[in-house]
Amino acid sequence: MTVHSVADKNARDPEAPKRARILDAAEVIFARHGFFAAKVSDVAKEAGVADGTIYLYFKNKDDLLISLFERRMVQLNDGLKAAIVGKQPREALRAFIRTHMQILADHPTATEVLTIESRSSNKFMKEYDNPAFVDFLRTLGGIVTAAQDAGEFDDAIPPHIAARMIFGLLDELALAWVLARTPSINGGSPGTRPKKFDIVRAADWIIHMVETGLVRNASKELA
Amino acid sequence: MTVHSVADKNARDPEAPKRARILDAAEVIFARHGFFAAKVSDVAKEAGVADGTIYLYFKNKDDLLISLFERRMVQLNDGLKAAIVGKQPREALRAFIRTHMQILADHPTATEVLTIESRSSNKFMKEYDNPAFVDFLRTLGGIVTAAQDAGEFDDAIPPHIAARMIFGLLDELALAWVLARTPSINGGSPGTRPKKFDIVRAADWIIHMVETGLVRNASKELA
Amino acid sequence: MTVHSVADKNARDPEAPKRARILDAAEVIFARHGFFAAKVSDVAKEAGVADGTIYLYFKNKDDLLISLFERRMVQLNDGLKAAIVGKQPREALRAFIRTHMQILADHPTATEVLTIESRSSNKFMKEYDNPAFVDFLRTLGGIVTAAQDAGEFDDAIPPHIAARMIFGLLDELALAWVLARTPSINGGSPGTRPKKFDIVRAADWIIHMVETGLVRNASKELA
Amino acid sequence: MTVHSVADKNARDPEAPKRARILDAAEVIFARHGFFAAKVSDVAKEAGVADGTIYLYFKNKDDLLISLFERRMVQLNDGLKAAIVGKQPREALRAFIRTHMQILADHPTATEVLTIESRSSNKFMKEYDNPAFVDFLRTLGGIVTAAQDAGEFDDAIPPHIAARMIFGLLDELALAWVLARTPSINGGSPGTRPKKFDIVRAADWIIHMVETGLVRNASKELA
DNA sequence: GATGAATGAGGCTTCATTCAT
DNA sequence: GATGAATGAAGCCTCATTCAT
Repeated sequence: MTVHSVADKNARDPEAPKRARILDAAEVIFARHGFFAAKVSDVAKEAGVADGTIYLYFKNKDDLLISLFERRMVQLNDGLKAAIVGKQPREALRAFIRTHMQILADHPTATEVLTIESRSSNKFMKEYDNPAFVDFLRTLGGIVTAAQDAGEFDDAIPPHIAARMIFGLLDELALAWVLARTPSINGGSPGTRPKKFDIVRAADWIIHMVETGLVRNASKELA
Repeated sequence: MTVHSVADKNARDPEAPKRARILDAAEVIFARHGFFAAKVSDVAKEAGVADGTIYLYFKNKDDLLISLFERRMVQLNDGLKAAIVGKQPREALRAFIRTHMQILADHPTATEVLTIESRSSNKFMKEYDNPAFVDFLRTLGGIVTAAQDAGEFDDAIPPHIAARMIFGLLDELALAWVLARTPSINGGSPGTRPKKFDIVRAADWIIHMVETGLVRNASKELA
Repeated sequence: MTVHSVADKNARDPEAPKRARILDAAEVIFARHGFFAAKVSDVAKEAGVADGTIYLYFKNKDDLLISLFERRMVQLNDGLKAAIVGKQPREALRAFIRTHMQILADHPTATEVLTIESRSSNKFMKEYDNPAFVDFLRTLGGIVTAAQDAGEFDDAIPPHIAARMIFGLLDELALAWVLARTPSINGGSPGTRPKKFDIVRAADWIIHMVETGLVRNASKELA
Repeated sequence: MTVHSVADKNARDPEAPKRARILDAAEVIFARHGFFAAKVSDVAKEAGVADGTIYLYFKNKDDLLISLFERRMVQLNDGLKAAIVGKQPREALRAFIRTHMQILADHPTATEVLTIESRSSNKFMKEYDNPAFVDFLRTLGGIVTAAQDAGEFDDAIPPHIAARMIFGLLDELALAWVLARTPSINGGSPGTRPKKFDIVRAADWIIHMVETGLVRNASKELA
């Protein structure tokens, strides 16, 4: 289920193609300081290249962030599509959710950047209209549509809304997970931090919510 | 249901207490440009005060953002608590969700800042540990707990996780709404923008998701 | 020998005339932070008056420093003139030096400001041409002239130069004394600080230097 | 006797190493306006570099001043040590004083900064404990000690105090010289300015004071 | 392609000073 | 006279980006 990722280990590997090494470095640095506080020169240092080299591969600092999103979203979409291929809607949705969480769990640094920085950047990402995210939502919406068409899901909620809701669930729990495991900048006081929760169990909670909601009912008892 | 808000109209009213006027102005400016791109001097101009005046009421630019969150979250919490008081869990949850969306709908500018900027700031808000957000989650979790205790909700999902999930639903649809209605900085191309959806109907979709999930089942038919 | 000074105790005494209280406060604050780093509002706080009140008594921040110099120099000159009146040149010079050091010893805070801040301010004090300092040098030069005229001092060094030299000796040892006793801003490490020396003994060293220099000679033995 | 100084001519020479050029520029600007009134951007302009370039070589504005002191003090110490090497104490002291004044005379701009700004900066230089000044005093104190040990100087004054006194003499006359020749900021009124005096003659006056003091005595006649 | 020294625009913040009360 | 909230000019410094080597 794990998505293989050499990229994560590129940051210090002088053999790795420069572009990938820079993106890996950016991920680490952006996760550490946040996009706005991060310095391009720190990314360069982490990547083991000169400051100027970054501009041979990326238009500017923003492009670094966008490219980073793009790369991870494509990876994510690929992983998700592979996970659902050939499955029935209901099972596909479960696989989608579990795989999503698993991929995040496998890439904590990437998740931190994706989760934390995505929104303020969304603003400008909306302008470029983020095709990878659109693809993500389309895939998810497709599953819902298929399930509705198959009569497995009721059609009270439009598929594209349902897709966004599911994304909201995935995203929020991912955020909670990221914040729970982040050592924080200044060491943080472990006592005040929310207890870690297993992001894989979180997938099952999401599945539960998505499938049957919170209300106890007779049919659930029978299931 | 609407929460009355003089605050939103303070920005240009010289009678309004300075602090509130500055916060209102900051909301507008941060919504317009994003926190990082926004200039303190623009906030001052919008508030109709001198640059230095801002520093009589706020420690620095960050404090402006934090204070702004705090104020809105307190308002939100107050509105939500008032909405659920005396209600049974199930009805309380519905009221919570509808009121939440209604309050956001009444304060689009605030919602924009809250929704978009909250995360990157969360990073440092986590350090101050955002008591208002904790309060929000506690209230919501309390409803879920009560519903579980009353046997109305099953207990497959821990209440604090359920609370976060519901927040994820609310937050994501709010984000979608905000992005759909945002005129964007550079005019934007209306064609590429997702069609507006009614945030109040969104509340009902969320209620549907939260209560019964997506799966069609017999008991739902009877309800 | 001690110069009586109510002024030193004015800073917190609400009965003391405002102007004096402000000057006392300025002395304390300027000594603590240095003139440039000191804030007018801190002076006001120390003096127990409002910021604006300072501008009722002083033209601006510079005027505060200049007035403070002026007051202390007048005091000093008064003390010195009283100490030498009626004395023969040789004895007058001794009294001048001892009294000078004694007055400084009695007003450590004032000495700190006078000694440390005088120069960078000299620059602008030169423009107003600092009559009190001119008076100081004239008095001192007068003693030397008298001594030369009386044949007690040789005339190898012009009196006004000799006066400046003596001032240099007084000033430098005062500076050494001030720095040795200053607890420094950040507590300082006592170990690294030069050992305190008695500023009154310093007066005798200066007298020795001024009268006979450093070279051992026969006539000194006889003295 | 003159200490050769290319540095003084660096300010506009694009070939000169940047760091030296910046220091030269800082010297000029600080001498012109005083440290606090001087603007970093003026230093940059004078040095013919961009504002930001200064921060490639210096931590901040303070570091500029400290580095400037350090460089000049090291130069001065080097010149002084070269001047006294191999000399008997008495002659060494004369060489020390004459060389000191000669070096100052050769670097009027540096002297202006050193003399005027040293004190208010001393405050923070004391914290870093100014090793170059300590070195200066040690060299001077060493001469006095040697002279005392040789029986040429009496030992009424501790060598380290004597050293400070001599510095006081040198410093005060240097200050008088600087102020006399300063064109002042706003043109100044030549009439009120003390008549120029030759700083080299001043050295001899200092020697006279240091060796035999002011008092006329028999042995002096014989010398 | 790679470098990294140099650039310079621009913003946060401070604080002396004012003036309506 | 006294106040102190408000002002707003001004400067230090950062850091994304460039370009000569």
